[in-house]
Amino acid sequence: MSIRIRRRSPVNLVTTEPEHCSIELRQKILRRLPFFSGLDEAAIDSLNDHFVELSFQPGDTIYLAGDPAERLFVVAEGSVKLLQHAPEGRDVLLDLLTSGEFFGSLTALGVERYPDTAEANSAGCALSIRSAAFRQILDERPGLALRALEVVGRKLSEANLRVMQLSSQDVETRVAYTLLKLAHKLGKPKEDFLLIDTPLTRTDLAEMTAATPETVSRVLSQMQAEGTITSGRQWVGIRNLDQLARLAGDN
Amino acid sequence: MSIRIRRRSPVNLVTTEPEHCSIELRQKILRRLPFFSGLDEAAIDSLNDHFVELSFQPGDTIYLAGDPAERLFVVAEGSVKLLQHAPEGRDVLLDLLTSGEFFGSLTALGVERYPDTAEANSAGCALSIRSAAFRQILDERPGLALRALEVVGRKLSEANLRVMQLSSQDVETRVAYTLLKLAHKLGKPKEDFLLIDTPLTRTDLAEMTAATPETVSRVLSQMQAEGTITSGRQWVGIRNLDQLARLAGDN
DNA sequence: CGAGACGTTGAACCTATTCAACACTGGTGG
DNA sequence: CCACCAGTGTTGAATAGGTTCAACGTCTCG
Repeated sequence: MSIRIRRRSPVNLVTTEPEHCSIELRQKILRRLPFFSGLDEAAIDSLNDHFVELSFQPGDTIYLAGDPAERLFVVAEGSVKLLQHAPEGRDVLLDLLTSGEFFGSLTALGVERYPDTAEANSAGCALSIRSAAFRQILDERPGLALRALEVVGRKLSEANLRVMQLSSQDVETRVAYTLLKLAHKLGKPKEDFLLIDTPLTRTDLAEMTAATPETVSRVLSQMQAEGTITSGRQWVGIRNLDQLARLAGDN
Repeated sequence: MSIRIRRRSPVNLVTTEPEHCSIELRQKILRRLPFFSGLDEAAIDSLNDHFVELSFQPGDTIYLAGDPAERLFVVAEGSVKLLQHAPEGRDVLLDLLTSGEFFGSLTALGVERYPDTAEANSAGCALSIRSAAFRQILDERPGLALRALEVVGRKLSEANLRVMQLSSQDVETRVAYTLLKLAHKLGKPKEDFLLIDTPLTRTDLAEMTAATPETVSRVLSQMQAEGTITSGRQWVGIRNLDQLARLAGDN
């Protein structure tokens, strides 16, 4: 009955070349961060000196939950999974980070160990700075500490929203909401749909929505049949954003 | 079969008298906050001038989700529920705050509206300060902003842990963990058990663990039969902390 | 004492999981 | 270049954990 279309993945899975994290990119990333907006060129340059770069391939572990929280990272290129290991078996995917987002010891400035694990989801690179050096920079520039507080505060609100969703909404609603958020963050317009431009398996979606890959598959099949989305191996595209928002309950 | 014991509630439900939030208490609270430790008397006094007090009775709404985030609060006496309204029906209890804990616009310094609702859980009082005034204090004292960052970072870790639990642990484990946390925070030694010293209904526990009051009741009955806890109307006492920790999976 | 909130327990039901079989995709090596 | 195979995705059927609905018991306060 269903017609097979789009056999080739529209997501670019080609390995990013090492020179992607060039000096130019580094400065562009730092300057573009809302975090550092308002700083002059000289300040950015001096900040830049504190950062070192790190290239990664899909599946690489950047750090493990429980490791000493020695560094703070900013995604420059590609995407990074932030996950929490469940005592028994299945992992939980807390967040999928893209260019410009912080991870590592920002949320853990007072803590000595990372509370979660960071793993590369695609090829790419990140900039990183020692926790102590970042802390010193925050100490010197009170404005930056307030910005950091806002960033972490927003993450906290998101986490609380997610607790609410897990407590009271069904899988379809949670999957729809997750797709909506991802589309907003990683959406790339294609001919006739909005592609979520990162490798994304059913298992990834399951770990983000507290479901099983099988249930996610069923939900996506349903959405595809209704014309809300289109999907394939490791990718999802949105055909009808309004309908998706409706399924997500508009929160 | 089961013998009825302890018919009278061991939790003190008597209304706190208004004079509880006296000047002396206010200064004691502010000085005791890890947040302000290291500040001298004069600094505390000047801080004190910015705070106003607010007495509340059980069930009072302190602010509603969606209200303009104009103030930041510190619990002085009693306990405060932080909750999130689910679109359909049932609320989610995000946190139960006690003396010394912040709520209000700390997590929302960059946001103009409260993301959650605060409601008094017992009689008591809180100190509050205007968001703008607090922001200015943080601007003047970089050290305080870092402390605030640590506080919010810890809340974020807790929220992420909760997401993990909701994703992969059963109700009994979540209830056990919640009781353990509450016992740690509000535990008051009685003759032969550790009382969680705040009014706590089955519905409260249900809203904290993403379950129904009926299921919580069944779980507690089970724990009581095993001798792990003892409980009554609006209260729970821990008889065997080690066993409870085992049920909670030790996280 | 009576009313209403809180708590308990049972039984039917339902959503999502689990287990299982099978299909498709894309990369690897013979 | 093609065959193979591991990873990924789909679908069905049985199962289980928790919810829902309902009835009843119990405590507290006015």
